[in-house]
Amino acid sequence: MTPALLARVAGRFRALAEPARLAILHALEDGERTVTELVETTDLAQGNLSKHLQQLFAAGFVTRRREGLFVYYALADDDVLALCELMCGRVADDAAAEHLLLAGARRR
Amino acid sequence: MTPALLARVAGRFRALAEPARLAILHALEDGERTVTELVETTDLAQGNLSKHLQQLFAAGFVTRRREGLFVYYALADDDVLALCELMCGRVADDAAAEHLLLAGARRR
DNA sequence: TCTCTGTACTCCGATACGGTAATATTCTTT
DNA sequence: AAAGAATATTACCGTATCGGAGTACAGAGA
Repeated sequence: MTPALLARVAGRFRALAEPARLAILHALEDGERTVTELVETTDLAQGNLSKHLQQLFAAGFVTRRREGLFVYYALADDDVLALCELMCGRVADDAAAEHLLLAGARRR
Repeated sequence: MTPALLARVAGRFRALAEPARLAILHALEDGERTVTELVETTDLAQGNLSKHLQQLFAAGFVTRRREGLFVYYALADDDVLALCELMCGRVADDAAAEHLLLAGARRR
């Protein structure tokens, strides 16, 4: 476990540590999309969205394909989804637990 | 995919987006450790380490157990390791690819 | 070539985060 | 009760990062 490796792994996690970027990945789940399409589905400003796409691309989570004026972005592989699902599972569990707690607190 | 959920997931990823915290998790791989032990194995200052531990605890990645003066931290479950392994796999692949590229470049 | 559309980049202000140093808290021991 | 050890917390500083606005670049068509 060299420091360089840790930094690389941390950098990859950092690329996923942003709601906007997770929303982008989610929007790409069922196929490639152009930047314009993503602007609509994610409600991000174009410039902002583009920056996030660069980061996802740099981290290797998405691929790019130019076709005329448009650029199509797509998920690079299934690992991203696997990571997100693992994380979502934990979050969902916690949310359920919290609801129980809240319900219990309300009952008192 | 509500914004609140995205934020929670992003927050969890953010907890792993730091070399220092990954080093801590790595140090916990083969069993619980006290803060003092972690100070030695991770080379982090005590106050700094404690802050990172709080974040990992808040994110649910580690558990705490007090025993006298000492506090023992441990991995909360296997999901953390699964996440890290997934991420490390990608990084390792990329590193290998880079080495090939470098080797190729050197050869020319 | 000029123009228009889609995408990327740059600059800026605000905010968040990591590291350090100092201090506070908690528990044990005498 | 006092002192000492282990851990947590706070204040502060420097830096990174996000979002917005404007601008630059790339490709298509007249």
